Amino acid sequence: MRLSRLFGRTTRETPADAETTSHQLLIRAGMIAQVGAGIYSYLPLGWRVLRRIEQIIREEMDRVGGQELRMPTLQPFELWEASGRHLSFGQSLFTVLDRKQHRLALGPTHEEVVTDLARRCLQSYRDLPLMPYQIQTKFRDEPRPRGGLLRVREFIMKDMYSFDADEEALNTTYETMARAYASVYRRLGLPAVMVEADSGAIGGKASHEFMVLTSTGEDVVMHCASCGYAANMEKAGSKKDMAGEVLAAGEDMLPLEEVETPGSTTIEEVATYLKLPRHSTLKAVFYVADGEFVIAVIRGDLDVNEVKLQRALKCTLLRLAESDEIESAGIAAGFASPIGISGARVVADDSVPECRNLVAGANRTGYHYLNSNYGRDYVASVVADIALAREGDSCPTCGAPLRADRGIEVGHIFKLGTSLSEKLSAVFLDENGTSRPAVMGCYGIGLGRLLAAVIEHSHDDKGIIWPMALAPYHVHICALNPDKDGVSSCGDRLYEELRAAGIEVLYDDRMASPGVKFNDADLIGIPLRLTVSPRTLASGSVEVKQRSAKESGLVAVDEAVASIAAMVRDALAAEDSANPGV
RNA sequence: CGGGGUGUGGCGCAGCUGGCAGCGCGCAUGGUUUGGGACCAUGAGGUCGGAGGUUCAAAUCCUCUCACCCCGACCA
Repeated sequence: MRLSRLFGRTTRETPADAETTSHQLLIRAGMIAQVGAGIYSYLPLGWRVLRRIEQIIREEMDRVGGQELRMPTLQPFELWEASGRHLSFGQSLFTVLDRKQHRLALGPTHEEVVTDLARRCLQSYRDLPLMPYQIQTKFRDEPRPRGGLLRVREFIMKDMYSFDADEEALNTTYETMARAYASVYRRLGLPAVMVEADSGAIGGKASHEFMVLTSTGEDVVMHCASCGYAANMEKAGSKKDMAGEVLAAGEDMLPLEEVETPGSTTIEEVATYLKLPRHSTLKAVFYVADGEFVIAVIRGDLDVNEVKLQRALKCTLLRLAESDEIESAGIAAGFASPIGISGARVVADDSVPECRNLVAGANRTGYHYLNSNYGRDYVASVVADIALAREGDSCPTCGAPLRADRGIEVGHIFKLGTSLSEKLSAVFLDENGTSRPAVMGCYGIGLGRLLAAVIEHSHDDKGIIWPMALAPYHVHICALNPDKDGVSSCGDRLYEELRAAGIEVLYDDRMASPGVKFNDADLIGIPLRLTVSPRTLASGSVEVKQRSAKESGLVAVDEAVASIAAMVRDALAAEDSANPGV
């Protein structure tokens, strides 16, 4: 491609709207253009990179037995009602009305459609496992698109679905897919880590995310350097012992005693006023879960993880209660506890029952109880881990301190089980002739986000640094002073011969100063740069420079094509055999 | 949805105590240049996000509204 003809141009100035590095570089390099909030066009350079990513993913999916197909974006809303997920997706589901006022969803994901498809195609255990997948545009009405391609409302996703005969077979498929994902990230040069995750609106039994750790990430990963435990903060567990402190568990229960605590409405104030550590208090937080008032209690030094709480409650919608709702439940905000409160569901963190003699609200303004005890003074309908893990907490598996880092979610895989296949009757006959629902899994990768993550991970102050496997072109030729001394003719010849040798070339044939060309080359980030100028031609050579290297070298013009072709091959081979990133 | 911010030529911005719509980059033409974002000359390009209002006069003041960005809530 001649740069003089390329659609899309580079800019010197960083666009005002772009904050994250990948967003700035994608715009400045002329790879994408914004159309609206969370809506982007891919320009030719960006689209070429995206297609390379797509092809790598396709190869890895095919390698493990995936079968590419294509499902529609328009999905009958009834399918979503059948699965019940129109509720959990809520407003994130884009819907449209057709001319008959019939409601259709713009697919945010395709579990419903693919399960409906399996219902028609799947008959026997001999058909299993099935691993259909597609690479297709998805629509999600995100509350807040952000970070350029990091979170958008229309995006291209590879979504694979697996149908297996039983749990064990699903586990095997799941592990196969995890390895396939690892291969994808390795080939993209991305160091992704696999972490335990909450399965969110997709639902299901288990799920893992693949994270690229970087400060621009939206998610927080809790991980343990000692044993390798890693989980999304939404999911992460931690040991709730207090380092160096002896918990009150095991002590005798002392009698409940009301004490005056004027103006002490927060855990901090109560603990200070009573000269007790925060973990000797009981924290109560109020929620409304699917319309029902809920009291969540947790040890005072811990915070409630709402994702865990939502799972514990098995509810679809969870929000903090408004102050009037708290009042009408008969609760004195700041002095609250489940003690003596009836008509509200109570959820207790698993830290609570094992504690003794905690300070709890007396449900009377200005007063707290000493020596509250779970079981004697109140009980919960659910006891579960609903605590937010924090940096420095003890690892749930080995006890070493956990670290917290931000990460970009570049893939998410789920064990769905049979709930969806049961709802949509995706069943098969097993060896005994018994009808059974298929055991499902699903596996998603967002391509645009992957592209952004690669840039976040691989750039410098000049621009993008693509791996050879992803670069929009393999080689970038800069012809300096193209009107002088045969520069053009040499540049043209190299351009033609390299292309004839199967090398993809971006050829800067513009009439522009050397600085402009070099800066654009660095910005666009093609891994090999070939400079032709009167200076190099004086010695019968051209200059070769790697984008990732500081120094450059000279190659004789006659040997340039063979030399460059070898460098491209070597780079591709080296990237392909690089160490696994996961 | 809560909080903060921004909308003026393709991009980045100034103008905002009302009085001719500007600067830099980019773009076009001509000329001089050329190894890390050259220079000179000439030129094209703007319903100042939109609607309403105040005023002799509105980019500027007032009201409403829309869009976009950031933080949070939210989010396979």
